[in-house]
Amino acid sequence: MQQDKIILAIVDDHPMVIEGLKSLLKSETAIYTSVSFTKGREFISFLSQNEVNLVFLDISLPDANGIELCKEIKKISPKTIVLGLSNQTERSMMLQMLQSGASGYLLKNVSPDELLTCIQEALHGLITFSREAKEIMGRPSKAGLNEVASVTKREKQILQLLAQGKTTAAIATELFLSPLTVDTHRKNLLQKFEVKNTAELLMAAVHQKLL
Amino acid sequence: MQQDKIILAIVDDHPMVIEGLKSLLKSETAIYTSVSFTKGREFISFLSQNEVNLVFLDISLPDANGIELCKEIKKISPKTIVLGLSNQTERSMMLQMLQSGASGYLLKNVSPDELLTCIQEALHGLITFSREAKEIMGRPSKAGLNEVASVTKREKQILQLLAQGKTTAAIATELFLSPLTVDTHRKNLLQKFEVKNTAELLMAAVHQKLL
DNA sequence: TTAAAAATACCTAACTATAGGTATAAAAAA
DNA sequence: TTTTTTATACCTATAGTTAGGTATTTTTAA
Repeated sequence: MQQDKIILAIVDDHPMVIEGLKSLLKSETAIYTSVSFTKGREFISFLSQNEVNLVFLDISLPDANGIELCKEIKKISPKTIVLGLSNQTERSMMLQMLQSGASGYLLKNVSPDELLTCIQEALHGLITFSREAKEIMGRPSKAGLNEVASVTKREKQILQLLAQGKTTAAIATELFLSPLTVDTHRKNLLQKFEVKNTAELLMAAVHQKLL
Repeated sequence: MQQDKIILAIVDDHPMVIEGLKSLLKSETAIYTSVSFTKGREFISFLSQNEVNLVFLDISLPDANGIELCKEIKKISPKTIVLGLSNQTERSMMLQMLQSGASGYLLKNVSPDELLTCIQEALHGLITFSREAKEIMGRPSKAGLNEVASVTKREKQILQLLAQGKTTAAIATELFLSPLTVDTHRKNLLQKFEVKNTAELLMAAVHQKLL
């Protein structure tokens, strides 16, 4: 193995992705040399006996959890730079990767230029993201930050009954309440979620995983 | 262009996937020649002026709906064989593709061998799937069986606007329709889903992954 | 090229929800 | 123990939805 070259590893269960990455790296073959793995475990055992400068880690492997794998990699070889690689556009997933020691995150729609830039940045000790990942990280995400409208026990109950298509009157009967009270709760829910009607309210509740 | 070669097109917004596929096809470069597109529209305009034997179509493109694109392709050039290509493991999605004229479906974790086999099968007029896609198609799936209320294009559109809390009047304005027409669509939706009101309707739609 | 499905539009009347309030008792927190 | 939040209940109007229909045109599929 040529000691002067930078060693990149690719861990992904999709041969197509592996080939794609390698192909995108072909122009820089003088600088980088690459190895690839379709199983997390295979990479781990390779890593314990070989040096790897940077690894592209697919976070959704069939045989292992990306987050755990990332932690393991950093434990075995803290010098190895990990870049998350996935189609998952969930901000929370990206954050979890970073928390587990990753130096960046690439979405699989990364362009060839971006890819090379990201590798450079990462190797220089910088945090790096592909364009779209940057955008996602940029928005603090309504679901994540802005404090899930806190719903009281009663309100949650009413939400559930609304989701079953029940009317104010039906809900009142079911909960032994005055219809007027149910109405008040509904009004409060609409205000809390800043929505105009029940339809929008339920969708908001779904997005906040309350239903 | 060499008339004797089989022309394969790749439509995918991920350059990495395009490169990966091309790379996997490299061994058969004597038989196949390939062109690639990152936008659905680009491929459509190419197709209207060139012959294409087979196209790998990513069903989740940012600029177009895979199902619609597939239909359009078969309309312009019925001889062109369409193979769905995606990470989506939803049986219903695969069925929709087949219904729209596709001859098969490959998941992106397809192995090099499978890929070549699938291309051969497809070119010989057979329906074909990658290994995992086959497995998914094999299980009739609980969600799939219990009759997913088939929703028309217009109805889906209206569902989406309802989910945004829009009223009949607002929807009518937005879609340049009579409010009475929107009302009819809403009534049909309520019937199809066998629900009492919009709240229940939206929840049903969510559970069927229409929203 | 038919037949079926989808999209369009209309009517009436009853029902339900929403917007604007106010107010008080009971739990929970501070 | 006081303050805040939650849960309860009410009033007046207006806005919007739903239940019963019928019917024509335009697309799509057989």
